[in-house]
Parts: sequence; C-alpha cells; structure tokens
Amino acid sequence: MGLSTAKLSAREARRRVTINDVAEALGLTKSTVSRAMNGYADISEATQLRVRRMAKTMNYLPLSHAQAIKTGRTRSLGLVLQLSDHDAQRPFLAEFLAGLSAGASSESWTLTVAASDSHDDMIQMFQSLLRDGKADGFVLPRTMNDDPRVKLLREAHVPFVMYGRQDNSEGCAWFDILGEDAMRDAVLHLVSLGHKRIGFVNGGMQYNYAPLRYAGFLEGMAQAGLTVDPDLVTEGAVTIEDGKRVGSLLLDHPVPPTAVVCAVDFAALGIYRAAAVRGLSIPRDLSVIAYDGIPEGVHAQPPLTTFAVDTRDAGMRLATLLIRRIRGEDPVNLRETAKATFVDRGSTGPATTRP
Amino acid sequence: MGLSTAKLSAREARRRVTINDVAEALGLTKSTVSRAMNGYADISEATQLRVRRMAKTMNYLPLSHAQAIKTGRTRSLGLVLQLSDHDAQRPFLAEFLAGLSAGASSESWTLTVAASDSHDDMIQMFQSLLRDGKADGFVLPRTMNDDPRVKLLREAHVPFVMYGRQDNSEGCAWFDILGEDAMRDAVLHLVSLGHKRIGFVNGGMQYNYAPLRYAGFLEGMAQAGLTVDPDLVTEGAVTIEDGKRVGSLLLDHPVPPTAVVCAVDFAALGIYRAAAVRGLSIPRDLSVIAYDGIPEGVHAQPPLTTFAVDTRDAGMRLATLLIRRIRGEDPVNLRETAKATFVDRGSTGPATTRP
DNA sequence: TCTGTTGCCGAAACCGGTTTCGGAGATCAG
DNA sequence: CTGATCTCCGAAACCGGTTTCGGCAACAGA
Repeated sequence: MGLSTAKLSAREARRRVTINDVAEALGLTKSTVSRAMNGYADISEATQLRVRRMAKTMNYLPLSHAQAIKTGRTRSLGLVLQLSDHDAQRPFLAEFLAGLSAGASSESWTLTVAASDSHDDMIQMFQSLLRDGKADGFVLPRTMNDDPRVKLLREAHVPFVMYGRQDNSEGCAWFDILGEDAMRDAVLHLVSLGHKRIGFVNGGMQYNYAPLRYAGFLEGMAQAGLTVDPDLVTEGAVTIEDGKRVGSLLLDHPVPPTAVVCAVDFAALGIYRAAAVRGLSIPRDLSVIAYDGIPEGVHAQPPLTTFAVDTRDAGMRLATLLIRRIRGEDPVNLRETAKATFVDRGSTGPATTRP
Repeated sequence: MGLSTAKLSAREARRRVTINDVAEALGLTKSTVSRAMNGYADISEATQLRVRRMAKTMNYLPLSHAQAIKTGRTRSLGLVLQLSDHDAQRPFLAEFLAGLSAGASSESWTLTVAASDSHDDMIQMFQSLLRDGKADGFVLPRTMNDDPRVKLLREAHVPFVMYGRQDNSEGCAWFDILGEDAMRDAVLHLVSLGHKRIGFVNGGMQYNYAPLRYAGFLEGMAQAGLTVDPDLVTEGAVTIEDGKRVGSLLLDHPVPPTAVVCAVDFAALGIYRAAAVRGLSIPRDLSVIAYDGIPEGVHAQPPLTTFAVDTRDAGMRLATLLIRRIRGEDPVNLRETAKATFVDRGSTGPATTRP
C-alpha cells in the first residue's frame, strides 16, 4: 500500500496541472476559475487577478482540446498548401511557416498544415480539418480572383485571412504587400537611369496580385510621362521557363525594350537566359528589375535587382490577424499592408541603345 | 414554439453526428459503440460490424479532441522545423510536407508544424506542443549524431521517427535513403568512365548521413581498386559557397581530381563555380556527380548528374511509421530504407588529363 | 426594518468521447 | 436441475474544461 501510494504520488507529481488544482489552491470552484480565466463580468476584478496570478505561478494552461469539446475551438490555425501552384512560393515556404508559427505560438496557438495536389483534394482538406476541429480558421496564401477557397469559407462562415487583396472584400481580412508601389518605383528607378522603352512581364492574371502590379507599372509609366507599348506588356510568367519564353518575345521585338520590369523574380531569371542566348549583357544591354527577393537572385549573374518581400513578417502578421478574426473582430478592421524593400544588386544600369 | 422547434431541428440537421446518434440508431449505448469502434474484445464480432457499418453510413468520425480528453492523444503528428539549419532542405520542404500530410490524412491524422530559430527555442516548441497535446509524436528531419531532439524525446518517452539512421538505435524508428549506396554507385559510374583520381566533398559531419556517405565513397573506391587520396576528401560543404570554397581547394591541388563526388547537390553547384573561375569546362575537364536532386540541378549548365531522393515518398513513409510507432509498435520493426534514383543529366564524362 | 437590486460565486449540467464495473443471459459441467 | 463460467452489453463514473442557473450576502432606497 505504501508502494502503491508512492507510485500514485509519483504519477501525480508528473501529472499536468488542471483547472481543479488551481481551484483547490485558491479555495474556489473550477467554474469560478474558468470564468475568471475567460474574463467573465460576473467575477470580481480582485478574484480575476488572484486566479490569473495563481494560474501563472502554478504554470496552468487550459488544455485546448478540453476546451474545444465545449467551445468547438482548438486554438489552431489551418494552412492548406496547393502543390499544383507554381514553384514561386517554395523558396519562401520555410520563412512563411516560421512567421506563421511565431505569430501563432506567441498567443499559444498552433499551426496545422495540410497539402493538396488537386482542387477537389483541397476542398476535402478544408472540410476534414474543419470537421475534426483541427483548424479554427485558415490562412489563404496567394489568393486569386474568384478564389474557390474564399467562396467555400465564406459560405461556411469559417474565419480566414488572405495573403492578397480583392475588390469583393465582404468578410475578407487580409495582409498584403503593396506590389503596385514596387512596380511603380521600379519604373521610376529605370526612368531615372534614362530608360524610356520599358517592358513589363506580369505573373498569372488569375492571382489578385497581377492586376495590382500591372496598375503600378502603368502608374509609374504615367508619372514618367511615358507611353506604354502593348507589345512590350506580357503576362503569365511565373517560372524560369515562362520568363525565357516571354523574354524571347520581348527581345526579338523590332524595337526591343532597354529595360524590363518583372512581377516575379523567377520570370526575371528567365529573361536572363533569353538575353544570354542573344548575347546581350545585363545590365549593359538590358536592365532587369523584378519582385519577390528569392535567394536565387543573389546568386544570379549579375545579382538581381528586386523588391524583396519579408515573407516571415507576412506570416507572422497573417497569423495575428487570423487569430483576431477567429476571436470575432470585424474583418474590416483586419486589413494590413506593407511595402516591399528595394534591393539594388546591379541588374539595372544606364539606358543604351542596341546597335 | 413551432418556430423554436423548427429552428432547433435546423440546427440539429447541421450538427455533426456524435457517438450518441450512432448508439441511438442502433439501440445500443454509447459505451458499447465506443468499445466496438475501438475493437474491444468484449464486444461480439457481429456487433462490431454492425456498429462500424452504421458509423460509416452515418458518416460518423469520433472527434479527436473529444477522445483526447481521456486518451491524451489527438491523432496529430508534430514537425518542428529548424531555421538555423542550412538551406538544403528548403527546396524539398513543400514536397516533404505534402508527403507527411498525405501519409497522415490517409489515416485521418493531421500534421502540426512549428518553427524554431534557436536550439532553446526548439526545445520549447517540443515541450509546448506536447503539453498542449498538439502532437502525439514527432518527425525528426535531418537527424544528427547525438541529436538533442532524440535525447529529449527518448527521456520523455515520446514517440518519434527519424529521417536518418544511427548506431545508438534504442527506441529509434526511422526511414532513410541509402546514401552510401548512391555514393558507391557514383564512384563506380565515374570509374566506368575511366576516372581514377576522384575527389569527395562531404556534407556536415554532425549529420548522420555524412559518415554513411563517406563510407559509401570508400566502398566504391575499394571495389574499383582505387586508393583514396586524403587531400581529395573534404567535408562540411552544404551550400553553394561551401562548395565553391572546397572546390577551389580540390582544383588547385598539384594533381587535381578529374572527377568529384558530392554528398550534397548545393556543394556541386559550388564546384561548378570554382571550375568556371578556373576556365574548366564540365564535363570535359571535370566530372561532377552529386546527391539530392534539387530543382536547381536541372537548370545548371550543364544539368547536374545526381542521385535524386523522392522526398514526398519519404514524408509519406515517415508519417506512416510514426503513426504505427504512436500506436505502440516496437521501433525495431519500424525501420525502412529506400534507394536514391540515379539521374544522368550530363555533368559526367570520360576522364581526360588536364594539360 | 423591510424590500428590491446588485455583485459575486457555487452547484450542477453539459460537451463527446473512454473506461471500469457489474450483471443478465447463455452455455456448460456435474 | 443446479451452480459455475463465459459472453456480451448497459450503467455510471470520468476526463478537463465551459456555461447556465440560482442563491447568498451586501447594499441601496424607503
């Protein structure tokens, strides 16, 4: 008996502290402790403080899945990756996850990740995560116009936050980088170097960012008093191959551009190849400026001048916004933006005319 | 009252089906249903079948966090990323997550991801995930000799599975790629092209894979009857910069190698640079063969010959192994390996002697 | 002093499962 | 036919929280 008691107390010792332990230590009931922890108005300020302090000293943290059984929420953020999506997000994935994780864990939340390789699969993932209560809301990376995820979550009244913006903003919280400002500044930077004939290589028009970046390009051209040659505006380039293809089109134009603005770094690296094939040297014969800040840009020859995005910060802020959204805040108040950082690495130079 | 009833039934309709619903539909108690679902021996075969069929037709799935309150397990796998780790894993992160997610969801499990940027932070992450019951076990990518994660989880008796192998295998389940076979085959491939003077560029020796790959290199050399020149064996190269540095050492050797085997693709890309600086053409003046199968290898000039790892499959198998481990299987039976796939892209060629 | 609020907390039900315990009925040996 | 054993299931406690409801005490107003 002495043995079994010892064994029991040993187990007791390693047992995690529950709400009952806190209640007992304070001489209160667990219902009072619960309401105090959750800030109910019918618990006096003094008691709330006492409870919170005791909880802290006893190192008590309510078990999320024990709360979930009643509240339905497990303090976890959901992220569904889409593998069919182009590679552009992959270099940032680790940073993005780090940001999300940091933002979540700073509030004692966690991150549930799933991956899907088809559209139907994605819908399934959202639904099963919701069904099992594995996610209280979702982060939607790289949103699109008429995004099916937005449609789904809206109709199901599930909280979400977009990495992107759109006009149809009902119920939408978001964080986004002002890509339009970056594109405008890119143009102005080139103009300051004397360029007048500037091409634009956009990404996939189905994404929310593409029209915005195009608008920014147009704004820059307008501010500089330059006319936009439709021949020099292309779209749908998100990979190196894409970039090489559209780069060829631009460079083979009868009157080729002296500079190119790319909405996506990978496309710019494709432009590099198209230029190399034609014996054009960057930045001597062609200036290239892009957007994203992928690590490969550092290693390119010449290193790519670009507008870098702080993906980790984006993740952190998205996590914070989503938590607030889940807690019931109005999405209208949950919309933030930030600017990309200009990183001048040397792929732009003074305008010259080709022989 | 009619209204409230209607409202109620509307809510009832959208309410998720619980164990009570199943019990009621069968005229059993929920305890019987629970034990039937969990395969208890004191429930007759006939009843077990009846219950399982009814559960399936009613689309009933027990709420993981409701079970967790009693069992302590939430059917979720944990993954703690280490950002301080070198970049080599990043190109594969999406694939890896996809595999883990696929393996987990095929058994109705989920994946909880956290990120840490320091060692202490990592320990914290493990402990808070465990404390909150957000993970029943962990996948440990890129394990090291005397890995602090292994030590921690072993002592805490928490299930884990390693992506890697080690001698001190007590309590260790793992999946790993036979990097030693790849390195051996790499040597033999070069030998078949006439190479005799072959260098080796290893990764960080703190990782479990490094000694193994070195052993494979030695085995290949031995099989070919070649002697290993210690001058041509280097280590600690996991990035492009590392590769360039050690590549310089090798290529500046009085009697430089005609071929180099790299344990890591990134290092090989660094070798490319060191060779380019010296005006050496690959594969004419130098053959390079590596390991990993990173996407950048495809785009390199020339495309990199390598042993590609199916990272997605690795993730899937690790998830499956971990689930079995958590369910109580003996880790000794949970050790699998697979082979890397030789991808001949053209960075190796016949041996020539430099002028 | 009596009544009506108000502030504050305890008691108990509840959430959706799991697990222990005990007992009814069938089977079997004597 | 009786008693013991075995099968199989129901009843109820339990897990760690949340939430509803009611009541006691203090306080206000008269």
